[in-house]
Amino acid sequence: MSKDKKANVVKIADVKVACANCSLYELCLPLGVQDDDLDLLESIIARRKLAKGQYLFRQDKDFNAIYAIRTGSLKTFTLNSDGSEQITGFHLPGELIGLDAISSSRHPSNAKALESVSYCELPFEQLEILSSKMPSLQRQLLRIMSNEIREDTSLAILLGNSTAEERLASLLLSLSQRFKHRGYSSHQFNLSMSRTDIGNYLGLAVETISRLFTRMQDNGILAVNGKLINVLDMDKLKSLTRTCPNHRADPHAPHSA
Amino acid sequence: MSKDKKANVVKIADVKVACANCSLYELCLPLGVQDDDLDLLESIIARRKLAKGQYLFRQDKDFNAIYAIRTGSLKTFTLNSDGSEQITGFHLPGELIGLDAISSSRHPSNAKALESVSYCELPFEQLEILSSKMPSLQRQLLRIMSNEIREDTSLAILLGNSTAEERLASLLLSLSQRFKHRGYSSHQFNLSMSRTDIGNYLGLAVETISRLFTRMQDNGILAVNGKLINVLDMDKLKSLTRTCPNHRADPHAPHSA
DNA sequence: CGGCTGCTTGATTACGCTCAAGATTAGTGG
DNA sequence: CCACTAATCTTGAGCGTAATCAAGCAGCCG
Repeated sequence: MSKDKKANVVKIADVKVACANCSLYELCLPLGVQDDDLDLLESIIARRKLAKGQYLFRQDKDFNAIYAIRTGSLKTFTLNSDGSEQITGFHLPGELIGLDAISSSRHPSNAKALESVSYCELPFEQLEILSSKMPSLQRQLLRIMSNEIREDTSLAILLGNSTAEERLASLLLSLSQRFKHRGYSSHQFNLSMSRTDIGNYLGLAVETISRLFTRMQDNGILAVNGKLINVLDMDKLKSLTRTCPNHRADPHAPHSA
Repeated sequence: MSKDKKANVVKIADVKVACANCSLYELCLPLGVQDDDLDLLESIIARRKLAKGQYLFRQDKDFNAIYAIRTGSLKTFTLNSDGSEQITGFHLPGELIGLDAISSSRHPSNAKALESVSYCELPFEQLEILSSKMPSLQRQLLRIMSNEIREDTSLAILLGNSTAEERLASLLLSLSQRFKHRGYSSHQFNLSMSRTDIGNYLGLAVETISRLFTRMQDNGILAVNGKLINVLDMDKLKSLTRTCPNHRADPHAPHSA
């Protein structure tokens, strides 16, 4: 059915990684790590690239590293017994993926590039050793994992208790806010995933997604043009999500305050 | 609406905690920690108790510690803007709760005892310090958090894509297996939570839960007597959860003869 | 005993799935 | 560049699952 393209990972020439200069520093793992330690951390990081459709890792394969996305986006999904996909997340720059594999030392899911992707690879064994030596790194790793627990719980609440419209509104709002945090427009953005992917992720039929986009457009909330989304009335969009407290409401809040 | 009982935490006389002798050792945080280090770990642990209905922690309150359940069970839940509960989990002995609070240093949820509970309190700051000194502790903490991410993701899949019957069957099977791991019967157990709680957690109406129990009893899968559940046909119960693939394929009766 | 909370059962309604077909876009090669 | 195919997206019609509304029953405690 689906072609098994080799995950033809390209290693970029060993350029200095320069977390310190990375625009995603605030969202990423090194946050809070001091200069000297940052050099040490960077020494274990490898920068790589994926083309659209390639896999970052595959289900049931050995877990060796976690990954920080630099550019592009991916979807993670599991395979059902009948071979169909079940999408578990969409992932944007600055986000860490592969954390769910630590407990079993195998990846419970697949990660596939929705477009061209560049990422940082962080070998986990070395990361563990480093984090015992760097309290700030250890703390940030725990924070990120804790945050993911919170988000996954919120997603479960959303999928368990919301209508189709609330689910899609929540996803759009989540994407909007995540784009904003990354310095992009929160009002206009491109969906890198298909309608089918969205429906799969939200537990809805493709037809429902399509009808919802039409309805939201008719209601003056969105202007939809294929994958390009314009949020015309952000307040109205937010009001559609109100039933549900905090699905990624504050994606990367947890900097101390 | 709900009584605001004071979380009247009782501190037990400072008995030796003795993780090494605890029947839950295999499930709990100290797993893998060596003798000498275990003493150190135990030195920061406090053992406490809750009566039914009391809170272990409350939403929006400062996060200071994570908690390991020794006996009894709790539910965790968030409060919606209208004051209604949204249950996010049921928790059994050996499980760690409070991990979702690390990222923001505040508890995003409430934890309330469903029956008498005894638990271990692990002050987080001290735990962090200890875990930099004990690789096995650090590793186990990461493993437990990673596992929780995996489980929360699974829950989201379940709630997004399953029928009412599949959801309840999955919960019952989960409880059954968790009881088994703890040395209790997997075939006969008491539900410590109400039907309302179950429905709330699974995103279903109370009436649906009630009807499902009746149906599963009629089908010879369960014997239900109030809160006491007897699993008469474990295979049939499992088969109700297998139907996981994307969408219902068979429009006609999922009843087995 | 009355009042309260939790559980069960019935009747009706609606949201979103399924099936079906058409429209639009994307990808490929002559 | 256009022709052709495949994939994705949109729209419509009918129906099933589970929610809602409503009532009755059981258990618990003052």
